[in-house]
Amino acid sequence: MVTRPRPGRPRHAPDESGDRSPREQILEAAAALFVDQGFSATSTRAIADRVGIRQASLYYHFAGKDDILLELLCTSVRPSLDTARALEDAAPEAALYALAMADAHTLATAPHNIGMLYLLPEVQLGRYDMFREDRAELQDTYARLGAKVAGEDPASAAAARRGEMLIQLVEVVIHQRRTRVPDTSDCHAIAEACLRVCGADQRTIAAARADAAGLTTSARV
Amino acid sequence: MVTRPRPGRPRHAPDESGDRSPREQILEAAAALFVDQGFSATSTRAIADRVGIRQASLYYHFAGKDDILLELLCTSVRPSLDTARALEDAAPEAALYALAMADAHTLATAPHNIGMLYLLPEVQLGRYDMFREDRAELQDTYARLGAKVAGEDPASAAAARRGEMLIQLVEVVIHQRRTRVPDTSDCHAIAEACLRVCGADQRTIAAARADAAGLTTSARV
DNA sequence: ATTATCTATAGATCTATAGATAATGC
DNA sequence: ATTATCTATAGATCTATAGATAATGC
Repeated sequence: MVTRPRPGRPRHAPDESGDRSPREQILEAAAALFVDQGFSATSTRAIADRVGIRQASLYYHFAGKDDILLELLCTSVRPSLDTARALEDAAPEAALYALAMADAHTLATAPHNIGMLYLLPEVQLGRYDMFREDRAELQDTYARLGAKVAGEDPASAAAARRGEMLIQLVEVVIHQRRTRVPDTSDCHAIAEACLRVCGADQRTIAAARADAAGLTTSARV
Repeated sequence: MVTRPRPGRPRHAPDESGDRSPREQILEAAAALFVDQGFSATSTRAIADRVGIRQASLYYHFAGKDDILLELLCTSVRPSLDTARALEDAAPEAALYALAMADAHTLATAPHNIGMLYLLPEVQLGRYDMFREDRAELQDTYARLGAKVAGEDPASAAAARRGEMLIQLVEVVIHQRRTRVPDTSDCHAIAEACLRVCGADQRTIAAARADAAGLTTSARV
């Protein structure tokens, strides 16, 4: 843990954080606090204290508290959206299983139960439109995959509703994390539930699970 | 809309609210604001303004802002819990369908999307333990019913997890309400999804739906 | 006398800006 | 010179309490 010399006035407390940039340190601290106290209940002073800098120093890195939240939100949906796009053309059963699995796993293992941020009432503000648009696109992907599995019109109201239900099922891990650490079997149970909601039978589900493993592996490479 | 004479100094703005007690008016106003801005972002002044009284006057009716939230939370789970207890001994498929239906319907039609309150980060505080215990009991009922439908051990980890998933599915109406008004067909779709997650087939679901209608009717009488 | 409000305010925040300062880099 | 911090603070809140006041009820 050598603190290499950097430009700028030194902090009042020495920086113990290895090589993470101040920006990253702020995002990490803010995430932890936003997740367990909420956005409005977290003061810029609390964030700064956790980082080990003075409250005013935050403003050198971010224009305001809401920019911090916006960045946390955006960086957390983006990867899901990329996964979703990559899977869209695979066999729908396997693709849905793989997507649910990947999203559940990400939510389960991300530092600080970051998915809680989606639930903050502040996220409804226009300020966060960009995030909500990305999230809506992810939900549409769930809806399209679900419709293919169920053999229904992807443009129907029923398909849209199923999209809502599928993403909602995946996000159960957010609530699970408040009382325990969700594991791989939780993620499989969720992916399986997603397929069931689309009317898949046990045999189809088993096949989807097997195929999904392949999809995710190749997606990783 | 006759304002009947009441004791106490008159409000600076006349009370237009029919016969609702000041307490009810405060709860209503707070619910609306908590739901769309969150708890910490809602000031006691904002609540008072919406009611049409001075900020300090709130403290005659409630010891503090958190007592208002606590009361909103408790009065909103209690009825679900009563329904759950009443249904526990019925045929599990019909009971689960009826419970999901009833809860979804309540969340869908309650004033001000009150279910949003469950998602507030502040609710994690010890202050709200009573509410969270009631909620946990409701979740357990979902778990027990789900286990019976699935034919599994109600004490297993899988059953507990299914309880989480079922209640999560029902609460999708909270998210739906942010973009549209969920209707009866949404509630049926949710109840159906709950049964599917427990492994029920189409025929079982149709029967449960028919039987659930009877259960709810008799529960109402 | 009791009730339900009001006015006024103390004391504790909280956000964001201005301007100084202590490093490195050239 | 540039960078990243610091100190200090203005101005705007926000919660909760103290004590006054204007009704009704007896």
